[in-house]
Amino acid sequence: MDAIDLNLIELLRGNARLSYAELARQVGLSAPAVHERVGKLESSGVIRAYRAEIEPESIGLGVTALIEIIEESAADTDDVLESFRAIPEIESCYFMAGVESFLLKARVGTIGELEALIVRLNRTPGVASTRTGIALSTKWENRPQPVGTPPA
Amino acid sequence: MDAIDLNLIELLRGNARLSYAELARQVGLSAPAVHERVGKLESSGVIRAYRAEIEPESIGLGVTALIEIIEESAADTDDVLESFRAIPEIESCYFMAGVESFLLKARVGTIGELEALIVRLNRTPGVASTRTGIALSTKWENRPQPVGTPPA
DNA sequence: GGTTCAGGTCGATCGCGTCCACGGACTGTA
DNA sequence: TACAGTCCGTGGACGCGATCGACCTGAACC
Repeated sequence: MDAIDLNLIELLRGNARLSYAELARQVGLSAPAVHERVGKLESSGVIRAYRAEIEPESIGLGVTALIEIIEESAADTDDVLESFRAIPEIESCYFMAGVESFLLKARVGTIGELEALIVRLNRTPGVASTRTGIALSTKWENRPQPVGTPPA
Repeated sequence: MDAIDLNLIELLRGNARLSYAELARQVGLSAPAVHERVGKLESSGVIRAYRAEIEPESIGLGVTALIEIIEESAADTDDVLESFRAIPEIESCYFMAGVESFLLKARVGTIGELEALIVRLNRTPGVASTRTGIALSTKWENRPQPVGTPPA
């Protein structure tokens, strides 16, 4: 993981559909060299996926909510997690420090669907209570920050 | 925006580097037809970007925090927003319903950097107070959910 | 019925992806 | 210093994909 790798990562974060030839021009290597480097970044797990970023409203997901979960004291965290994983509306799931064990980001089409989701979460075994905040608008999301120094 | 467009969106959400030829095979059209459809999805803003998803730890961003912001009552929300936009560590920014005006997702390298970020946020004009939660682990993030029915 | 238009296919061309053989720098060993 | 092995790159070759233009088809509208 050297400066060229970081450069490639930054380029692909900005536009995942750049051709290897174009990447090669930008970093000053040949296309096969870039191909091999990117392949290694993928297989080592540094690059997890390439995703198109879609405007949620256009695919009928106009409501964004952030939901904090408080677990029952006796809950099995892994079981709760698996229940959450089965709910497709939950786009992100963070395990948090503090009273609330989880923070979920969910997207649904309507407030009615959000209500159904919250009911479902509250009924999930191991969940003691939930606290939901609705995002009125998403100012930005997953903005890539310039890559700094890799860890020692 | 018909079923084929939704199909293309779903495919590109799963792997943004699929070739047009491959997309064409999957949706049962010719490559030029797919090329034109995807081009229209891009220029109409449905597809916002193509991004490589990077494991944050590998680029030295091991600490994830979610920060709620309470604005001063006299604050100019747009000004506050612009201040936030200038801070690269803030990956996502949601404008929320409720007492806390904003929810920010930030990623930094160390707890020390997080401290510096929180201090900076608290000093930002228009910010009354902050409340920070630290993500001990990210279970998953930006998982694409199956596309449903587009809005009427 | 004729016109127009959107949106598709087909064919051709050019550049890219990808495989392979080769070469230089670096390292550890005698 | 000489040598061998390894890593990481380059250049060439070849088949496939991207992309353009010409043409086709069906639906909507006069």
